[in-house]
Order: sequence, then C-alpha cells, then structure tokens
Amino acid sequence: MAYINDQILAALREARARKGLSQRELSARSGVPQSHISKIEAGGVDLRLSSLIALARVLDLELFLAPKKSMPAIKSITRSAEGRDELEVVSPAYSLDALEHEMSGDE
Amino acid sequence: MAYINDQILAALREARARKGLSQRELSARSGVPQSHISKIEAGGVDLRLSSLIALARVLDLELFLAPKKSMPAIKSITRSAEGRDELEVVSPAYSLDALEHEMSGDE
DNA sequence: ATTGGTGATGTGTTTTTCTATATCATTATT
DNA sequence: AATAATGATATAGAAAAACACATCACCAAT
Repeated sequence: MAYINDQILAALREARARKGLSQRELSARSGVPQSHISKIEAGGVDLRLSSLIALARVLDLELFLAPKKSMPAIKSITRSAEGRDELEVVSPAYSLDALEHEMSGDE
Repeated sequence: MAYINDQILAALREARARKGLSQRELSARSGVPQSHISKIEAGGVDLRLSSLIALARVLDLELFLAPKKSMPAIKSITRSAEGRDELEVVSPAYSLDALEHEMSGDE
C-alpha cells in the first residue's frame, strides 16, 4: 500500500535518530502519541497533514511540494545538507578542551 | 488553523492552473471528488497524505520532506523550475568579459 | 433567454485517523 | 536479578476526513 512516500518516511526516521530522540520524547514534544509514531514509522498509515507537520516541526524538517522534474536537484541538495550537522570529527591530533557531547535539546 | 502549508497549497493551485485542468478534470484523473478538491484548495482542510499524493501525481508534483536549513536553496530551484525566472534579467550596461559561468540548470 | 462550464457549498453516511491507555518483548544498565 | 528505557502492539472511543450527490451563483458563449 505504502500511502506514505519512502522519502518522507526515511527522512522522518532519520531525523529523529539524528536528534537522538526516542519516540516517547518526540511524542511529548509534538503531541502525537508514541503509539501513533510507531505506526507511522512502520509505514502503512495514511496520516493527516497536521500529524506529519507536527512531527516535522519538532524534527526541523519542512514539507513541500515540488515539480517532479526538479527532484534530482533537490535530492542532491538535501544529500549534501544531511550528514554534516555534527560532522565526523576528524579525530584531531590535539584536544580542543571544552568539547563535550552534551546534546541538550530540551524544551 | 491552516493545517496545510501555504507553499503546498499554492503549489497545488498553481500546478492545476498551469496544466489547465478544471477541478472536475482533476477529480476525474485523481479520484478525489471535486467538492473535496474545492475544500482543499480553499484551505482549512486537514487532508490525508493519500489525498495529497493522489493530486500531486496527476499534477506532476512530488511531496518532499527536507531539512529546514536547506529550504532556501530548494526554493530557488523550484522557482527556476516553474518557468517564471527568465523575465527579470537585468541586462548589465557593461560586460565583465572573462566571466564565463556555465549556469546549465535546465533539463 | 438558454446552455455549458466553472468553483463553492450543503447534507447525510461511511470510513479511518487519532487519541488514551495499557501492555509486551528486547535490550542495556545498575 | 531487577530496573529502566526502548519500540511494537491492542483495545475502545471520539473526532474528523472522505465520500456521493445535489445544488448554487457566476460567467461565458451560442
């Protein structure tokens, strides 16, 4: 069936993983129940736009509608914008002292 | 209110206008009732993804979820892909001779 | 004046998302 | 072993979308 696009589903899962949020945390911040998030990420749920947008907002994602022909260019953009958030620290030969991995993203 | 993104709504209306389809024709091709399309385009309807995707497919649009920070670049792409970009060429009074940029962005 | 097309609107019914809540199986940590 | 956190799953009820269908006002042509 796959109501929901693969790209959307992947972006949703990946963004949550990147932010290090559990489904329960995402639920608390978005207002969408954890049980529902689980079903959504599992696919096969024809969700409403309000639900998708609520999740996207927390995950710093944005939903948009683009011409099919411009999709390749768009995908290349998102590809380059995806990983390099917390870039692969190239293991410096010396230590920057105050570098801690405090991922505090609470609200 | 405003369940649905302005961008999505605008893209939906504009794509239909560009293709010269009436709501009834779009209805026939997408399976979404004309009355529903009317309500959707009027905004204030929290539609399901299946409905949106059904319409998008007919209109040669694709739904996409992207990181917020890459939206500016994406919007510039879609703008140039929608065909209204070639009007405002400012026609410089002089030419920087050795500036050769191959701006091939067409398809 | 009438026909034909447009989008908007209304009503009643069906469908299903969404919610709340609770539970289960894993896995990891103390 | 016990605890805690994870994602998956189940149930029942409430809310809303989606549907079919009819109709409306408007505007254009014949």
